[in-house]
Amino acid sequence: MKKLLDLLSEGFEKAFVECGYEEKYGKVTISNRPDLCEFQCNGAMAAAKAYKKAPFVIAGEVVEKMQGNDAFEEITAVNPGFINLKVSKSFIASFVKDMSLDELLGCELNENPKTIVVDYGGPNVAKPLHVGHLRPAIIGETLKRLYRFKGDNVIGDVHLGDWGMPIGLIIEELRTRKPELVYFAEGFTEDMTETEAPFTIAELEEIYPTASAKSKEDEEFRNRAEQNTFELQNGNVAYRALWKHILNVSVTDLKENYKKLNVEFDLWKGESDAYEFVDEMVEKMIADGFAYESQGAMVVDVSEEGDTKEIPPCIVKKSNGASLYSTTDLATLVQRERDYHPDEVVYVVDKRQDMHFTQVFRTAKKTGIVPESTKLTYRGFGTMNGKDGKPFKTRDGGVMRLENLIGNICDAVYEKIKEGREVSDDEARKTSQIVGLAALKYGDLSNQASKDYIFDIDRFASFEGNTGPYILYTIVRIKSILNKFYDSKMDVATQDMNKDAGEAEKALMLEVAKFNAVIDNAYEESAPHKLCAYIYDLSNAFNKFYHETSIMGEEDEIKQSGYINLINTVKSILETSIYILGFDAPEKM
RNA sequence: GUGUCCAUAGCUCAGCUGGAUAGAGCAACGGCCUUCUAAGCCGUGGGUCGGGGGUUCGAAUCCCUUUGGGCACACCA
Repeated sequence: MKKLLDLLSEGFEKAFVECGYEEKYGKVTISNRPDLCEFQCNGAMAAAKAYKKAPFVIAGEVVEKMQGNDAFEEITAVNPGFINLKVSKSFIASFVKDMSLDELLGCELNENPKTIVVDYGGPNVAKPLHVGHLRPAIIGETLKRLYRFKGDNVIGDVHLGDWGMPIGLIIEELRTRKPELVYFAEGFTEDMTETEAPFTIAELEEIYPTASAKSKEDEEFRNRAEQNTFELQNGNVAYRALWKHILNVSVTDLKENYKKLNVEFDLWKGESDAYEFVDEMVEKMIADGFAYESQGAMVVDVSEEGDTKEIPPCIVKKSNGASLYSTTDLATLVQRERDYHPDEVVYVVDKRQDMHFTQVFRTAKKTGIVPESTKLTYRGFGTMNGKDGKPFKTRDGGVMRLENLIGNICDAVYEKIKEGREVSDDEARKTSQIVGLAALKYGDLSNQASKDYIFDIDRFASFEGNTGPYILYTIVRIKSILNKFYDSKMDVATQDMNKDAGEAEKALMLEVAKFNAVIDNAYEESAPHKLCAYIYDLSNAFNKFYHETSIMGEEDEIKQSGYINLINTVKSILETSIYILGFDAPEKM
């Protein structure tokens, strides 16, 4: 479906042309003076400059031509040359009706769907998820859903950190604790990958920090761990078996935790999956003359004409011959190119890694790992800070586990539910899980992703204003009315919207009508916060309408069904939107 | 030091492809529940858009400059 603003612009563009001006001046925009009008066209002032004519005169000519256009109920030229507009009720009613009957609520799928790999998450195995994993998960999931909603073929990849030093450390710590394990016996060759792991996730989560601490003090321990890592990567069967166990135990746990966040990955690939591509990739870089030795390391120059600052070369092999961050990211691109030929790869990663991705992207393009046409996008997000403006920490200064954070916000929501409503503990607990997650996610997504933001649990739990719970509350209200309505009346006689809408009703229709434009804008800019801002406005418009209108009490059945059709559409939009944002609404709250 | 991002109400944030009187929410204060969930609605107060220049009929928005912050700057990820 066409967007409302485009439809409204069409008439004006024609009128501008008929008056002898360029079409582009006919652009209609949403009014920034809602007290004066609903929409406006400012083209006369821009045209005045180009045609050296008084803006008010141009506006007058265009308004003259527009008389009788039934999309508008008011078209007025105003000094110095604004054209103020109000759409006619029948026009907006029929537009909203068309939307309501459309499967995608007026949105259109991309004509040429893209294949997009979204790389988000990036947890390490053997380590629990912590607050630092929250933003990539939430933002990445939303972008994935948004792209998919527009028809793209989207592949979400968790991209595990599963191949580095941590594994070597864990193996070494295991050897210390459980030397009797068969994996440490001389000449171990059996394939143990299908057997049960010799540790639990709880143990694993404790083993890693211990080993990590040891490695800082005990050089021999560290050396052995490094050796383990080397052997693991070079085919030691026993270590491979242990690694596989670590991976299985971790991934099972990670999946559970991401599920709690309503985050689902299509791929559970990790750095280890890229490893097989590394040698060939680097050799080719050398053969093609891109990679060369510098200070013992293998590097690729990536500085370009026009850089405001010299970009250091991208290191593809450390001086000891080992791989590092850039290596696996590049090798992963090799794998993605082979498997998916993506049109775009989107990285949802902390914005501090800007430099790293600049280097990786340039290297990938320069060395031909991906074709020039492949879009490599880095969506760096800002830090989640505490109320003091510094990176979010637990009260004692530690890193907070993600499940604790979720637990805290759900508890806060639970308290709020209990004090405001008479509900059973059980039901309140269930509702608080749904609402808490919404509070958490909406709180994050309603901020511009690229900026830092302050995470304030009290604010999110307070339920007021521009928050997830407010959106959910609106949905619950609508559901409640609809349930009552469908209980009493079996079917809705008409699919029409009211053509003689009241003020609040028309305002709500105008808000509803923005949906497809908002989705496209959020999509183009990968900006979930714009979708949040919109559903907040829509909820406001609904609540105002709700307050002023007795829907169930309406005796005129045609009118009532108009109301029902309208709020049904509002509900669909809100539900579609929160689906994209990655949370759900309860039945009651 | 170099680069980069940011600075808008007491607090948290929108607005930034230039348009009329800069918007929300929270907090403060005042109204509205015999009527579909008051977790709501309506209203009041609150601002030299960090400072200074410039471009323009018109700047929070574009350009320059300055101040104050965050972050990054070759073998961690």
